[in-house]
Amino acid sequence: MRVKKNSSGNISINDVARLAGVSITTVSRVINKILTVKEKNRIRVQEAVKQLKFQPSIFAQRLATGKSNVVALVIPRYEGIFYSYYALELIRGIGTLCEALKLDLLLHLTDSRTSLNLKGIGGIIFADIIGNRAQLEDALASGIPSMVINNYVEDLEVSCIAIDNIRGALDAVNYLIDLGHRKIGHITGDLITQAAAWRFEGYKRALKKNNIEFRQDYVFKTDYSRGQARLAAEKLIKMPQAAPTAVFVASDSMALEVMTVARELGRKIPGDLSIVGFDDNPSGLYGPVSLTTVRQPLIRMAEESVKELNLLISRKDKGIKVKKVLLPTELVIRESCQPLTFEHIQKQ
Amino acid sequence: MRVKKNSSGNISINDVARLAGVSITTVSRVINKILTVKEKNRIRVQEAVKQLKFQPSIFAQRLATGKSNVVALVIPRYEGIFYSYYALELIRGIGTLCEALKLDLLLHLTDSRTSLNLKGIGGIIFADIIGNRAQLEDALASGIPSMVINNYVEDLEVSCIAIDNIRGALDAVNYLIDLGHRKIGHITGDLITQAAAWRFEGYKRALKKNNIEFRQDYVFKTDYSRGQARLAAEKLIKMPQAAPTAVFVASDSMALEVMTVARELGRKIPGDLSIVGFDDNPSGLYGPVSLTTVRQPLIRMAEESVKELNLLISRKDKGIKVKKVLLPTELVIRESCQPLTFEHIQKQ
DNA sequence: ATGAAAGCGCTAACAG
DNA sequence: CTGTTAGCGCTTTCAT
Repeated sequence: MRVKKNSSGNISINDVARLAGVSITTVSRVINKILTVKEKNRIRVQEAVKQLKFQPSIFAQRLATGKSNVVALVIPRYEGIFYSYYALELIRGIGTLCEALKLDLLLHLTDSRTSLNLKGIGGIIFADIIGNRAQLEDALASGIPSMVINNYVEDLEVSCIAIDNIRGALDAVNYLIDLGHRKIGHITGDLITQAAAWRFEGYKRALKKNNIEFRQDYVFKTDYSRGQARLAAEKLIKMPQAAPTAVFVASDSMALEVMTVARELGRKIPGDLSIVGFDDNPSGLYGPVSLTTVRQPLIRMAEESVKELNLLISRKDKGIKVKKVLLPTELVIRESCQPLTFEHIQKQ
Repeated sequence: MRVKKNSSGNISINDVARLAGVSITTVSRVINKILTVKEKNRIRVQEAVKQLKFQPSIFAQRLATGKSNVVALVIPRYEGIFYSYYALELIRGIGTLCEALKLDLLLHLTDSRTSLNLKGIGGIIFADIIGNRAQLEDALASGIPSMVINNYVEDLEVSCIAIDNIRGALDAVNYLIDLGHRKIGHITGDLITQAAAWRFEGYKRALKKNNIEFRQDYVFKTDYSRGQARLAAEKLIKMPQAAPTAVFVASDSMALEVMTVARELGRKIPGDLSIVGFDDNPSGLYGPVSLTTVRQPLIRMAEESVKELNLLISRKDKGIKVKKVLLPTELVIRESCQPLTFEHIQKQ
């Protein structure tokens, strides 16, 4: 028989029970706030806990209950995701709420190859799906409560919360059209992301609705990086003929780069070129001309996802109520756009 | 006696043992790659595992072994930390290496009030210490292997890896001095962070070594945000008398803002004002004038910390070998600085 | 209201 | 080389 080396390290529920002069069951009841414990005993236990600095072993708890309050946040290890404002904001939102709800937040940076160890995980939040659909499908198959954020997954029975990127882009481009612009360029993000693809889609729809011809040469594809944004901006501005008088850029950080390039090339913002970004990144506020942009409720998306997942985890009946939500964006009008002027038309 | 509802959900080691026709111990041995298992049995077990899609319960494992491969990453929930390039880069580095070493990464965004639940945590990485020293001390007292990064903790018996911010700042300012500048300003980061404080210290030392008078009015304190950088830049550039001809800025994102402001105010970079930043943030590469900056090995710091912690965790003998390392920086000379010119002196 | 005892799934002595 | 068995620390019946 092994000797219990209790002296060595950890104090367990036994020690507390002994000190308080009750059974471990009673201690357990106090820990779990079960009300059927006599006041007197409860106090004795609480004091023993305090005195011994007892913290229950989460492993034992989880083994015994079969429940887990671990939330895994799966972030695709994809370069572009780290260029953006997006990732950090999401981590912050999710992290803060998990802390508040006493959920353990496990971070997984994965690529398409890694397969998640799902054992012992209470729920999963997928921060976008980029090349890791298989992981999502695994999770779903195993019955672990899952959520996808920043990607509206239509063809899978899974709850998701995403930004209405099409609508956001539509609003942005409509605004430009309302200002009189007809030659409107678009600098896309990385089109393997749904967000970028949908923003592009919104751009196209806005043109179509207003009977403006879509021109392939007005579209510049990037990977969201400032470097590619610069290249795109140079090409767009230097177009020999019929250069755009306005541009919708898929992210604020790229839009800022476009502004910089425009100034370097001697163009006035918004005089010569109107710009709308996307994100409402605080950086857009500074600079000589503040950036008109589409605000997306990232923090709200993050928080809602945790709340929803928490519900899914704690729901007893496994009634799989899939809920798909699209969060609205908001056009934030600042200084980087201007109505089409007569000069624009003359230059034509 | 309770009925084992094995049918319901999880397959356990028992099911595998039964299917393979061996004892659970043998299964356990195969799982843990203990070599004393006959080839034939090993294969049978492996097949059973595959067939049943068995994944061992980490909770049971940890409860049984008393070991945990969970690494907690504690990030102070401090606004400034999120302005910066820093946080994401660190998360990325640590996340990637944890994934590779099969460590579970638990993310904790804490403030000074939250007390960590240390139970069941194998090791802790503190990403800077800002108002949460008590948590560090708790962790140390409890004997959990801990590491601090981005903060050189001198007065505590704890391993740490930090950037040599003093040296980095010293190099930056020396470079400016070598170019002939004498009126050198400094825009600090948030001085409650050690990084910002040390950069400030490096600035002061460089002046002193070169017998240049330290002027309080050349120093502008910020919280690392672009907004405050803008304010600082405006004040610095508009100084009525003896405005600095060069400035050392505590972060690249602020340095970029300073550049923008300078241009708005009609100053040439580097003609009228030389600028050195800190971080080697890729954003500094774009823009009309690429930014001279101090590169800090963030990813390396992140990775080293995980490796070191992993060592601490797996070390049998609890010989507490505290190791404090300071990682060197590197001055990256690009285009934002210029020797002091005759014109500068004339304007005086 | 309380406690005894049977698990939760796994590991590690120990005996064979 | 393999199996038996006693825990790991906690929860949860089931009696009392």
